[in-house]
Amino acid sequence: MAITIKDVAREAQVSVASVSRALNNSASVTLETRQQILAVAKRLNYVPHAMARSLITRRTDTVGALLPDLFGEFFSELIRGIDLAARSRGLHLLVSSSHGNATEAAAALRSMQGRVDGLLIMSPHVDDEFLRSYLPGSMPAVLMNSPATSARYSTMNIDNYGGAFAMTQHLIRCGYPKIALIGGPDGNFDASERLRGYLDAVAKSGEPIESNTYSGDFTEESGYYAGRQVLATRNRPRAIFASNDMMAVGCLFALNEAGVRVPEDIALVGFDDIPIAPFVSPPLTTVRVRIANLGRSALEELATQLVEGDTTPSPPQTFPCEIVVRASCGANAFARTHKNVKIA
Amino acid sequence: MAITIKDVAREAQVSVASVSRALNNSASVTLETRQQILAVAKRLNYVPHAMARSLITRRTDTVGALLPDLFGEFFSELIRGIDLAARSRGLHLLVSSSHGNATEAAAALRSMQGRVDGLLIMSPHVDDEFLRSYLPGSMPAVLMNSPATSARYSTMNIDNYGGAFAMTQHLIRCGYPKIALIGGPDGNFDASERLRGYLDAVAKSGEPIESNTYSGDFTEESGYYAGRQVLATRNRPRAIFASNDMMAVGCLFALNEAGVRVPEDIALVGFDDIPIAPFVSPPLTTVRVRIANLGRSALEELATQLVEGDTTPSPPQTFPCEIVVRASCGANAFARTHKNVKIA
DNA sequence: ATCGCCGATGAAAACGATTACATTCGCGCT
DNA sequence: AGCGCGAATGTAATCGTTTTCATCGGCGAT
Repeated sequence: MAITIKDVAREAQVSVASVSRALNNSASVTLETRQQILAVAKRLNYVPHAMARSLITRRTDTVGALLPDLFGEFFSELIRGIDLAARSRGLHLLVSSSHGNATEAAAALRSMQGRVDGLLIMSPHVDDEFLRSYLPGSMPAVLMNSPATSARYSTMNIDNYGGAFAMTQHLIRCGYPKIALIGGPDGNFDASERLRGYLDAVAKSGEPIESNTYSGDFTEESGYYAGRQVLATRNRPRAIFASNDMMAVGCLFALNEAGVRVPEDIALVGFDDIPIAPFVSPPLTTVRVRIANLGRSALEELATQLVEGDTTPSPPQTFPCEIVVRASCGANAFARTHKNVKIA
Repeated sequence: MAITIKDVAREAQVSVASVSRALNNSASVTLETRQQILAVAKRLNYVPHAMARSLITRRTDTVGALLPDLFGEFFSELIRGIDLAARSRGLHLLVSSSHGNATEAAAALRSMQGRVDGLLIMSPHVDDEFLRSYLPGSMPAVLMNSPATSARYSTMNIDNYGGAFAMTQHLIRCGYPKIALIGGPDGNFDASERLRGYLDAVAKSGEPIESNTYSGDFTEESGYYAGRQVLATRNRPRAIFASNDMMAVGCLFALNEAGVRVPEDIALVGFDDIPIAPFVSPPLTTVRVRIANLGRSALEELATQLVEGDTTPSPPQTFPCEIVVRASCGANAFARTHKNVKIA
């Protein structure tokens, strides 16, 4: 049986109250007795029972992360950001990921009840309605990259719109008169924002840019097929903007296969800056997202709400993306003369 | 204030004991009263207070995962496997990752005390000595991919040795007379096992295979430099086995740069089957590791120990790897005629 | 009719901490 | 000397469950 506060109290010949006070250095305890108590606690290797403590303090010092079924690098980076920030705040991290639909997410939410002080939520299945019905009003939460716009919760989004806008602008400045976009899955928030950024950039360019879109679903395979479709068109675009890197890679495959040179014949860019982006050939120009930052900031916002007990959310925040220019857009030389553009 | 069991009891006009019994369908409760209670609980949207419950039951229904600073795909896959298995067992997952050294790991271990029923531990910094001093004897744990061999805990390892052995054998069968290895970081368990597999395969081949090793640290950059070193040697090897894919990619870079053709001039293979492996050119022959499986199995082993209350570990288990033959080893045709080899 | 048994239910202890409140004690002031 | 005050410490209530033990009531057997 583990040792309890009583054991420490007995051994130190004081009351449990004093032990508690000494350990939480609250209220007044003589320096002498405090040291005595700490010594005993250390000697006995006493660790306070977390559950018993949270029963009375009504705090668990734990935050929950509710995540969808994420892939690869994105997931790791997000968790890494959250985890590091949580640890530095003395918070624990309860993870529930891989939720494919709203029902699963709701179940996870429910089972986290009472185990966490607050929640970080990222889920395409979570909208205002969902939150209202499944999340108790008293539970602080921060939404990441969410379509929900509830005024009750802080939201932190990746600036998909801005990133896509900037990248499209970059392609336009490079002088490509016809630019195609390979879209993401229907109903995906990231995908629709990127599409919006692309369309706006084209519309606002003031130049007669031709645009058209091909459908994809963020998989490398769909990028491959989209690439073949592009090649099959009579009047080929001069540049292709794949709305994520995996599709860009698939598309690159299709272009290579057909003997089309990148960027000489067709320029190609992606979005995400996945780890392989620098290693495909030609190295892929893409949009970098600081995912770990998103996770860290979201946690910190939540932590702030927790300590202040103030759940009024700060205004929605968006995380800027940066354009990483490599060879695939055929514009290295050009980029050097422009700001807000990073050359890798 | 949240609803407690007392509220339900009052509303249903029974004692709290009956409510508890009805909800845990333990002991004997009339069908009638049980239904009555369940109805009330549902109506009030009652969720039992997890902390209060675990205070008395001495179970948290939570397992902790102690992980090192992992990168990309590996981390995600591992967590995915663990998470899914945990959810299907009704267990929660408390994650603490990104530990760079033993001190951090020890702190994390300590802070998890009392919040988890058991632990999944993967950490290069954790050895027998560490476990003995920081892990209470009563805490069930499963070690993943660990150098520790404590008889007290189950261990599950990736068969790095077997994978490297098989891959080396594959290269030998392809007829390459001189095969170089790019090693991983010093003291890294995976790296040393892979090295061992390579050396054994060469030694046991019965053929006069020339071997030599170059040093690396699992980063793409180190692969690049190793590649240049290889090229600088007088008597170049005919094949290079990079002990992970990132280094293989870096090495490929160096080879391309020098105009050396892969696999015609030098064959190149890696280890891990990271997501880009199929997309570099030529597509990389490598060793696939089923990481999610490792996570799932580890969790299930732990869960079994938890429900059975029996902490005697099952024998160490190793997770087989499979060779994925793509173009970079120059042996597609050959591989088709051999079993235990997967063609992608 | 009485007894004993058993199934259903309730009362209360227990889990291990925090904390409001009570107590004690020393000390300075009148 | 006695009084009051404040600092240090102790006592006990409390958090929300589970679970042991006691109670109650009905029913079959003698």
